[in-house]
Amino acid sequence: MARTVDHERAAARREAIMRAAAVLFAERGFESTSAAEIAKAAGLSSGSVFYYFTDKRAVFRAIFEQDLPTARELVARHGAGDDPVASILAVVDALAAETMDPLAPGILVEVVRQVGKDPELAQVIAETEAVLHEGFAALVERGTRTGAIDPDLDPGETARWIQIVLDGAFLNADPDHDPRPMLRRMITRLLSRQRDDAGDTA
Amino acid sequence: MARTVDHERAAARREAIMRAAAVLFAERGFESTSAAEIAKAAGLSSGSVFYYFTDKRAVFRAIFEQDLPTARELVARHGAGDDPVASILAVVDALAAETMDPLAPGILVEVVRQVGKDPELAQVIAETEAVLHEGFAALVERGTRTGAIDPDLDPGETARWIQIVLDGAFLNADPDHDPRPMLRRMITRLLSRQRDDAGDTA
DNA sequence: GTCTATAGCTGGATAGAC
DNA sequence: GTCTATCCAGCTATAGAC
Repeated sequence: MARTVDHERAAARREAIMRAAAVLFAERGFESTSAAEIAKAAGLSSGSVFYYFTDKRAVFRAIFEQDLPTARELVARHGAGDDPVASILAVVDALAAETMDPLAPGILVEVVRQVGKDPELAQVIAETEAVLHEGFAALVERGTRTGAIDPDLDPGETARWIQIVLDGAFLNADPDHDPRPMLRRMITRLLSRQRDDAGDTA
Repeated sequence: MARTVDHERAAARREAIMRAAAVLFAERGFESTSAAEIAKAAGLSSGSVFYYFTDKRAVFRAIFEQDLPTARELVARHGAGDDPVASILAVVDALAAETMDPLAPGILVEVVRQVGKDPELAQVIAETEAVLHEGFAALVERGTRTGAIDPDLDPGETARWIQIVLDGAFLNADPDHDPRPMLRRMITRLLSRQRDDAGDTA
């Protein structure tokens, strides 16, 4: 039993470091927060960070490794409904909920920055994005076949644009303002068939 | 005349530093590019950067001070047409054109990051954003009165969402892919009055 | 396992030569 | 005005005490 306790304890400390680091990275940025600051915020000493993680980068990566299972679960849960538009909106709503976190813009910006510098992080992020992309694209494709969604839309590109709009919402996140109503309006209308079509799809 | 030449020369060097710095900041980030690297890329020596600019931050700020007059001019040029929707799309098109620059995501991300750290930069960015916001809001307001735009839309919030979608497009900019057709589709439909309205406006 | 101390390095900003 | 040389601060990562 002693071993289990130790493992739990170790896992708890790793978590504490990750949580503290996430806040600091979002507020000050990756390069501007030192390992010592993370350790202090987590209630540990500077050297301990490097006992639990090989690198400062590894701390950053660990924060986002949690998102992959969450994304998979979300896509699985809403992938099977019989109203593709409603399913897409449900996934968007769930993702946009995190927008209310005041740290959202800082974290997003830092991810984009670090993805260009850390190939291993890029891999982690790419997988999560791919899961979401495939989930959206499958729903769009289904909608175009049932006639609920404009058949002129390319499922892949449309899925990408749903993610683009979500990115914009995250970047401009404001805890005092719920973006979901406007997101729903934009996406509903993006998907709908309509007589007076302006702009092309390609 | 000698003085004029010197002034021109000095202005040219300032520009050279700004140009070189913009590329490096976008590619590697603000904190990861040293003053020495900027100087080298601009064909000058390390100390010179601090002759032309008080700070490394000042170099960064200078890059974005150029955008304010550009934004004013853009808004002024399209503010007076008799088709508000077309004017909005024209402004969006003009802004989105810069999306084709491979440095766009890097620059955007770096601005967001640094705005939180440098109040003077925040001021510069806020002014440019405000000019654009007011331009869009005035056009939306006019459109709601003429009936070209859904009167249920709040001009301020709608303007903000046009900027949010643009941010998303910038963040996901890809030199091989023109975002303008899809941007036009999204914004046209966001603005249009429509019978089968889902989501609320507030 | 976790802390303290520190080695080793990098980079912003300056001082003084030219 | 511009360059070279350099000072000093601050950071990552490690080594070794406990």
